[in-house]
Amino acid sequence: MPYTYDYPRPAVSVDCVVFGLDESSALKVLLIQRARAPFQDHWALPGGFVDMDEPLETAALRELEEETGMKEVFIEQLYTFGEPERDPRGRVISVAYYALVNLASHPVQAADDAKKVAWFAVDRLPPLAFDHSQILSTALTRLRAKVRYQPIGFELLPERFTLSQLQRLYETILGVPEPLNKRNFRKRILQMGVLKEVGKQKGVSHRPAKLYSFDREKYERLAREKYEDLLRRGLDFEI
Amino acid sequence: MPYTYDYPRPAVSVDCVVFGLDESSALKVLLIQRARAPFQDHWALPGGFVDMDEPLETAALRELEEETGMKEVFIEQLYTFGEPERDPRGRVISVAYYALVNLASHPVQAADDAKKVAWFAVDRLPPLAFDHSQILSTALTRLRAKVRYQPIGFELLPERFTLSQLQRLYETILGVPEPLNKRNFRKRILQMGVLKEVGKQKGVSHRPAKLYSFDREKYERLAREKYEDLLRRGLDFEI
DNA sequence: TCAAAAGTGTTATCATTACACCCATGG
DNA sequence: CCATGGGTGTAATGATAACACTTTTGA
Repeated sequence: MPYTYDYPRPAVSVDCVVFGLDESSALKVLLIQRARAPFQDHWALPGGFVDMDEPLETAALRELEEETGMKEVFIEQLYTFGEPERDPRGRVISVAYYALVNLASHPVQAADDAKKVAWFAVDRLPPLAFDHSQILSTALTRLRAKVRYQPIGFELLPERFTLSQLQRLYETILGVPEPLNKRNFRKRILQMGVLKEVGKQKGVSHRPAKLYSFDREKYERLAREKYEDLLRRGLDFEI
Repeated sequence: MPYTYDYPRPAVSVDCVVFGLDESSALKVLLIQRARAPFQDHWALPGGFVDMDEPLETAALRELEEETGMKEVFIEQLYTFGEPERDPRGRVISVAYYALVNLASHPVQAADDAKKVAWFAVDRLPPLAFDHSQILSTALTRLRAKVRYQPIGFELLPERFTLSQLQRLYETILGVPEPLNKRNFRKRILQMGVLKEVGKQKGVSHRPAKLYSFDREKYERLAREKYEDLLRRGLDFEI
């Protein structure tokens, strides 16, 4: 049964950029292989059309689960892409979301419009459908900017992690040319006081590292205090 | 002539949050009074429906000019609002944009669907149509966050300004409870090296202030250098 | 006892804070 | 000559960067 309007309307879709870290600390992104035209067999971001009565975020989570099986993900809106020619089927405006997940604890499986699902290293991507490489690069830029002033990186790590893992995470996301100074990295991160010790590595053939977890409550508290400070002291005007 | 689709489609609109600073350094936002239902006579953000073949940003600029006469504005995408019930006419997804302008150099005049146009102080707003107060508060939050790490504030000031004006600007945007320390504000802002002296005040009945303007090129250069540094040094992990 | 990571001490430097004070102008 | 904002000087404090070094484990 057809739907009729006085003026033409664009279609509205959602797309999800899901980042994960693999065992070797490489930054990966979740892609699906399209089962249908257009761009049949091309790799693309998981996504699809928004239903008439569902919120955008719900649509993004639904499509992600339908196509990849991934659920219980914390997503955040990234940007809306609406160039008239971005989709060969006609005007499609796409609201993009992004997420960070611990790769190991979020198994995936292709379903629905997806022929396959796979994690790709962000620096070795296949050609992508539509304007998805642009969406992905916007997401990467956002991730790099955000990781600098919010502790979002912890989402990518397991619950308990070592400082070396954390350091490699930062090196990976920022794409630094050479490793950061270990001593200084540790001093800074520990001095912030948002990590708590939760044990020790076992069975490694070198000195076992202390394990830490992110203390979310403490972080929230400190962030509030720091904000008060800013109001008092004024700007923090960083270039 | 009607348009027919196999599946229902939402309508897509754009809305603009335009901020300005008035003579007394109060932060203002540009609103229109709606000429038609729904929310006839209510105040709202300038905006309207996206044409089928125009980019989103073009639509935002077009609607802004049609309704308020304002043009040559630098806008940036803010967020997309798509709750199913946000518009009584049916499903309308709105892509919001925001802008900072020097109020004095952007005269406005109501036209089209707008009965009136006016600048309102952000802390003394009338009731707004749709979910526009939510959009506005998202824009304010973004503005406050962004002003801390990017020199966007300069857009709000005249080409040449005094350090006192700049300080009041920061105090206004951040909404600080008491004035910032003058000495320290000046040291920090000058030490960044992105301001250039361009003259002196005249005809004021006190010591005339030096006038400065923002050195965009120097800023770009410093920002690049700083980014290199970050890559070398690693995180700047602020709470 | 060796390799491989984990983890620490220390110093020079630089930015930030908190104060109190001087300067130039028009009325 | 004074009211009004504009514009310094400086010492104590704290964070950062750049070093080279010690410790703990399994093989």
